[in-house]
Amino acid sequence: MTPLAFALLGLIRDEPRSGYALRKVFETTPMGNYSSSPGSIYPALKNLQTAGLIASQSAGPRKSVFAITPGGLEAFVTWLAQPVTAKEDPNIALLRFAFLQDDRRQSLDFLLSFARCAHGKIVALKGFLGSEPGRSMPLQAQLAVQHGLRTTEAAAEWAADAYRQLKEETKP
Amino acid sequence: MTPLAFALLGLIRDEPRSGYALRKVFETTPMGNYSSSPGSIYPALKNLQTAGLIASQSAGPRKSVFAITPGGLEAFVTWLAQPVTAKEDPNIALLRFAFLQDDRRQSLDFLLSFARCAHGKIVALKGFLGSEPGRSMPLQAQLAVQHGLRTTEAAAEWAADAYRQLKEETKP
DNA sequence: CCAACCATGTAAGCTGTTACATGATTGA
DNA sequence: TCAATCATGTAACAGCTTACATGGTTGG
Repeated sequence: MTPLAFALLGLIRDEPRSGYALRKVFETTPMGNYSSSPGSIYPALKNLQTAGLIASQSAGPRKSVFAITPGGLEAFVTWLAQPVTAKEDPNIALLRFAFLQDDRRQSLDFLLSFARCAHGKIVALKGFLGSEPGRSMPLQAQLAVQHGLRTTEAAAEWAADAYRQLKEETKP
Repeated sequence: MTPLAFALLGLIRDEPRSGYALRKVFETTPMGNYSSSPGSIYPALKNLQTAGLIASQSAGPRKSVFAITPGGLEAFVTWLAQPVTAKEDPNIALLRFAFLQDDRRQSLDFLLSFARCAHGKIVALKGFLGSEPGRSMPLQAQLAVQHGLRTTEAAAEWAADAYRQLKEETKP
């Protein structure tokens, strides 16, 4: 199961969709980091179908709409519950977060773990910049590391803000 | 030529290195987003060698060190001069920037383009959040887009700061 | 009527991942 | 001496990209 497969599964969980509709999502929304080319979407959908995670209902002459199956839903919620780790691409973790809708507890836990990973990365980058190999790099290389530092700091701040926002959500 | 191939080429340009030394760079520095597994490094090095962009000098019994060739240097500087575009993965653009050492003019141009792309992305994300599809998303999905917004804003600020820093560099 | 878009698929090729495999050297 | 690290490679497999291919529908 690739990230693309889970992205498709999540979109189909939200509502049944055709392959073309899924491609449009990747073309017109910030989920655009994912493929959208027919050569990636249709084979991925076929895999999901073969694995029994989605089922196609034909809707019209040459159209078919996919819906998630009970097994697919189970696989999806298991994936959603996956812990955030430092090794994982943050964008994939974020993909999980975007699909976490009902469970507020899980969302809050996610944000805490996400922030912890971000802080770990910040420490590592600062450590590298202060160390001998870091100090002796050309300025541009140091600035590139600074970029990673700044964006990771922004990610940590985002997590903290999102945590507050989610916590307050239903209070007043 | 994949990003990995250019990363290898750049590291070898800076100083001749063995395959193992290159792997260590990916394992121990913030360049860790790239492979480091033997199954990716050694085939990539072989490709570069076949293309005549690097040449191996045997150094010891079962060691070999790679150095960049004139053709390799030409290919590399051509790649370095590639303009920053919105479609490109910013991390790949950043990889180019990290290897831009001598040319201060090119570095400043890069940062301007980079900032322009970031601002474009910011506008797009804000537009999406304000639009109907954006407003009707679940809160977590909106927050995920906010993450992209915050980190992109941080990237834009970084570019502006780096520009100033590079400009001042040799002034006082 | 023609262009643009809807809608789905296949095939070649390249890359990277994982796992396996080998053997030398160094330090405890 | 034994483990860790140095050092290099191969092979199977899965995935994505690009390009090709087809045909229906809608709007100007």
